[in-house]
Amino acid sequence: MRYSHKRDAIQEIVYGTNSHPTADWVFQKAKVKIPNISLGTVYRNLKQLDDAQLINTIYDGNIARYDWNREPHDHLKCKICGDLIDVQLFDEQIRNTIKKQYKFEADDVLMTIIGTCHKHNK
Amino acid sequence: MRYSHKRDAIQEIVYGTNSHPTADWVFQKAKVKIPNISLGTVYRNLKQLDDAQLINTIYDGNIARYDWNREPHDHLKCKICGDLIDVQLFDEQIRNTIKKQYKFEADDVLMTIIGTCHKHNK
DNA sequence: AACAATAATAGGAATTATTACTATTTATAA
DNA sequence: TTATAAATAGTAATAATTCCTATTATTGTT
Repeated sequence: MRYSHKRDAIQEIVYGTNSHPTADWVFQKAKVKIPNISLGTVYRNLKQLDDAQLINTIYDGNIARYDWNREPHDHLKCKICGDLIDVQLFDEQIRNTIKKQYKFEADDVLMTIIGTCHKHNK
Repeated sequence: MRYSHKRDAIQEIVYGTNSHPTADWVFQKAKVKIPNISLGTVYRNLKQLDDAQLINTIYDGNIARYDWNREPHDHLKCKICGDLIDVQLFDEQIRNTIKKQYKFEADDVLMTIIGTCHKHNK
């Protein structure tokens, strides 16, 4: 993977937020620094960064979000505001136990809790 | 929700498979019985059946699949053939413990294990 | 059975997220 | 400095899904 100024900027944007941004959000941020960047470039580079294990892709309903956090972790999805919040439900050992619980080669355990986040406490 | 012949057929199709079908798969099956059914009708009715808790919607990457199984359960997603297989990772008690582990009102725990299914054993 | 109210529908247009295509630009190794 | 191939902009294409509207079907009431 050859160096690219734009990929660098895109990586920096994803690393600079905890909001699990969408491709379009990253695109809007990138345009501020690099006005002529195109959405295709953002998608292509996000995919390359994911392939290179520099970021993770998570699917939120039917849209892709990107996460700088490559540690095994889970997400709370708030059904009211849609926010995704990082949570650590299991330690690595429990995660491995789950992987071994079935007769298949398991690579990853994805967990999301659907609920209501603290912002909506009345 | 008023009775509809087509909704009935759509529900029957989802109830008749373990393959977690997509809207388009349901549409193709429905057309055999009801040649003039439209894709919009399939989407609308799948949504209504979900709202009425008669089926569940699960998001597989960025496409929606439908599941007749309303018991709390988890999925193995095979990274080779894409199959989704029902698995029971937790009993209700463990599920409730997870729900209580964080300071939010949790409604549901979604878990998917990414791996390789038995069909690809060499 | 006929009627009225309105939910459900077909068919197609519109939208959204994403990928593909191609001529041009850019990084980098020789 | 130049040759190469990767990266890019800009746009077209695709895929999944939702929206729109005139028509049809269900159902409660006569």
